[in-house]
Amino acid sequence: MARAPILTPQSEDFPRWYQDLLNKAELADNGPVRGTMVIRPYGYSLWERMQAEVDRRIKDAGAENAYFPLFIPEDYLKREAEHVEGFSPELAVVTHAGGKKLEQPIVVRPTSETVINEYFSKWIQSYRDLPLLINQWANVVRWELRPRIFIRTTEFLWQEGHTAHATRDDAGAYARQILHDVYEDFMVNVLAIPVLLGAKTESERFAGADFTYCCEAMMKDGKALQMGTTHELGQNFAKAFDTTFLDAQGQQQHVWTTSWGVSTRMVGGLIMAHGDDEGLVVPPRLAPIQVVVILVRDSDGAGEVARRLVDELLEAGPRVKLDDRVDTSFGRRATEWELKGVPIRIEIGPRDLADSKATLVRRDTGLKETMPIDQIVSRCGAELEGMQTDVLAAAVARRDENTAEVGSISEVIDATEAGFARIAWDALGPEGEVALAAEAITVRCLQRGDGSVPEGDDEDGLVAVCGRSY
RNA sequence: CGGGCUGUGGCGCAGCUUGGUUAGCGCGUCGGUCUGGGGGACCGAAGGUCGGAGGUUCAAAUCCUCUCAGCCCGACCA
Repeated sequence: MARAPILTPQSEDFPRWYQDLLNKAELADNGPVRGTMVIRPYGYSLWERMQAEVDRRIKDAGAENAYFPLFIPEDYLKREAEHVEGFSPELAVVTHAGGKKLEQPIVVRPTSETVINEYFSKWIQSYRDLPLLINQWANVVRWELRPRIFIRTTEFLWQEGHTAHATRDDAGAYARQILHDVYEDFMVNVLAIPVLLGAKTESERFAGADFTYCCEAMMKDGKALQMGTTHELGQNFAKAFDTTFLDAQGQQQHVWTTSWGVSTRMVGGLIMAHGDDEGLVVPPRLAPIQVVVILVRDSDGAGEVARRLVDELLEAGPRVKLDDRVDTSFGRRATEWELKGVPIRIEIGPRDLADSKATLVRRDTGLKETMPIDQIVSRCGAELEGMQTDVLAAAVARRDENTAEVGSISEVIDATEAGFARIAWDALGPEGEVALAAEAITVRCLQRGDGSVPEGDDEDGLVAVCGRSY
């Protein structure tokens, strides 16, 4: 007799599967105000792991953390014409405070280029002050009409990096360095999500940027998710906020700035890139809990053996949790950890214990193996590494299978039913982009023919990667 | 902002067409007993201004009016 599925199967209704998983894996709830979310402890622990890994890479790239205010004077936003035009539809504006109407409205930051540039102007005097490399971890607000937990919410958490450089080349090089050394490295090697790196077309560019780079990933339903961006802001904000420096020749010049960010959207990407009908699949390097040891029943000394094993595992390195809630049925607990995507589950109970054995189950393959307890620790290490590799390989294969090389707009429309379509940018162009928009298809990014990242959108031989997106 | 729909214990729903005694069901929660290697079984219990206001009526979850909130589909975005 088939057990009723815990989650709506992905093939039946992907959005519903996602919603079911958020609930059953205790990741997040809707907040009381439409578009807001409550991130539950397990969901937040995923974010904390992402923060730790990204933060380390940001610091390796030389940037320092700081904090700027949530509230920004409204007129700051207005100083950069494209910036305010891009963001005004989704601004939350404070008009009353302290029981009075405010003389000047205050906006809740949708991003912090403006306020940060204001302070860059104070801090930067000379070429000796450059580059200035700042990052902040913060919440931002962009009023959303179509919210979706983690993917698109009115308030979300992110890091935003802001840097100022002496030359356009320095700024561009740094934007690309962050793209590769921080974002690509993290997404591929930790999240096990293969990302396409490229440039945004003019229509998809950040409001106020000269040039936008992005990381695009394919979800299991074939749709694209933008997982991160970096921007070359040129001198646009420097001019708006008069951020200047004295160069080595004694000339006043405007600085060249960049900004770059990744957000809690990555949690949604993680869920939709790896999750299956049994629940979440968390790659080991990210997993807040890498190994869960389930004490099936505390008799015949099983509890003692389980606790000793947990200590040995902890000593060997992995992040381990003991589940000794023996008053909850085994099946329920097994299901729970499967929903939460814990990479390895070890079951210890009187049955195997009689032969000094325990059972090890891998989340991605579902394979169960019974083995002597004294082999468990070393096997965990090997299986964690194996799963990290296998999960990435599966995601790469899935993406490649669902990416088509095409030559016409109608082929793009067909191919994006299943995934991505690659077409020569010369054959598509801004006109083709408009035609695709009517079909809810967008150019996710422009790449060079070999898949590398272009340094301008006017290079010859660029390829447009098209898809439907979140 | 235009079009379609829904508000009933914590969650998901039935009941409404054709008003009628104590408003049901599943899941969850709590207590107990037996269980225990894939969402356990049985027994018992708690928990409801039927979104709100007004109206019709002997009588309203049910009919009427107004109102509020939310959801889904069409123009923007990490």
